[in-house]
Amino acid sequence: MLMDEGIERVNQIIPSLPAMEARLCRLALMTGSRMEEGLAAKLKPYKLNHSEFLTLMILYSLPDGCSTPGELCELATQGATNMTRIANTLVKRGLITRGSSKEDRRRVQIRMTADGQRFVQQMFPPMFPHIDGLFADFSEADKRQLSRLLRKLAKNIDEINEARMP
Amino acid sequence: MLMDEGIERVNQIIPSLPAMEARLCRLALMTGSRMEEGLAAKLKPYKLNHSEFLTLMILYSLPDGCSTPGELCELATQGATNMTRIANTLVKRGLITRGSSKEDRRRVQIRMTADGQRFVQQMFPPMFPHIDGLFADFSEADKRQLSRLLRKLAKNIDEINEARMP
DNA sequence: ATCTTTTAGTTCATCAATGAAATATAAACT
DNA sequence: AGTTTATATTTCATTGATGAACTAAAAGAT
Repeated sequence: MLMDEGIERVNQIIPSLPAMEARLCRLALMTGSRMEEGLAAKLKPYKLNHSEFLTLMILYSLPDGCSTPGELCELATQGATNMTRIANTLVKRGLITRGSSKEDRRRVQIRMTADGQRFVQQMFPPMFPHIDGLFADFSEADKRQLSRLLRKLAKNIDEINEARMP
Repeated sequence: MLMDEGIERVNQIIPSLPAMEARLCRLALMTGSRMEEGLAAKLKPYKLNHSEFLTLMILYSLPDGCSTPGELCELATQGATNMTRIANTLVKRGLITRGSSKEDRRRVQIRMTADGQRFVQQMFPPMFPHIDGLFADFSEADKRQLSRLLRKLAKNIDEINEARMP
């Protein structure tokens, strides 16, 4: 792999580099961005991007198919600004509606429309072969291991990132 | 974890969902974007973004500290357009120079300046504790496993992505 | 030798995401 | 009641990345 040679050479100039860990960093970053690319390609025919798709799936997964921008921000780990844009485009496409709550009139009610539900049910299943394909040559043990290690890594990242901005 | 409940609920509505694999996808995507965030935060004080940092490190790792935009695009997996922007900003900061090649006058020679080398040598080592911290509670076996599984996943993604666009 | 095709790099227009500030409503305090 | 504080959302300006169209040089074809 190309990356390894590069890190190897840097390691020769800067021997204090934690080479194994640096490689894992690059690897996780690369894998992440390749996954993003692949997902984007899969979503393109439906004219959705990752955050719009994610928001739609979250809304679909909620028991009543109904939420608020603030809650969706948390669940999809998106900024409020971006959520406004997402909601705008999804409303424009008739997949969700925006209404104002009666109890707390600051709140905005976002709910999935019947069209939205049909849309998710149609566009999601065709992605399954692709999802399966990614792990086709993974044993069950491999999958469990990867899940465990990624969760561990994600936890560490979150702790470090939170330590920085409290 | 929040994600698991969501996938669990979707799985109840759409039982054909490959739940384990979908979870791994989400996990890889999340981990990737958290890594990006963390890296961006680390680079901010140096007013660099990921692609600029990567380009700089690649150039630093090359034996002669010298390359062309085209080669850098490949090594950093960046688009040509973006590489032009990257080179512009790095030239503006005096970290690299752009000159034209004499053999092939289409080609642009990009080379790291002495300032650029000093800059990398100063800004890179302080990132090591952070890099180490990410894997602090990983055993050596964990690291090897994660490396193996991520490479495997990355390979599968590339194969699938290339199959789509030949 | 000229005409066409290919390659390298850039410019321009656009999109997605973000931070800072603005607005609106509700809750808390005095 | 009136002011302050907190919460939810939107607007605006900026950044980073990308695709399409463009320019210049080299390679290949007739």
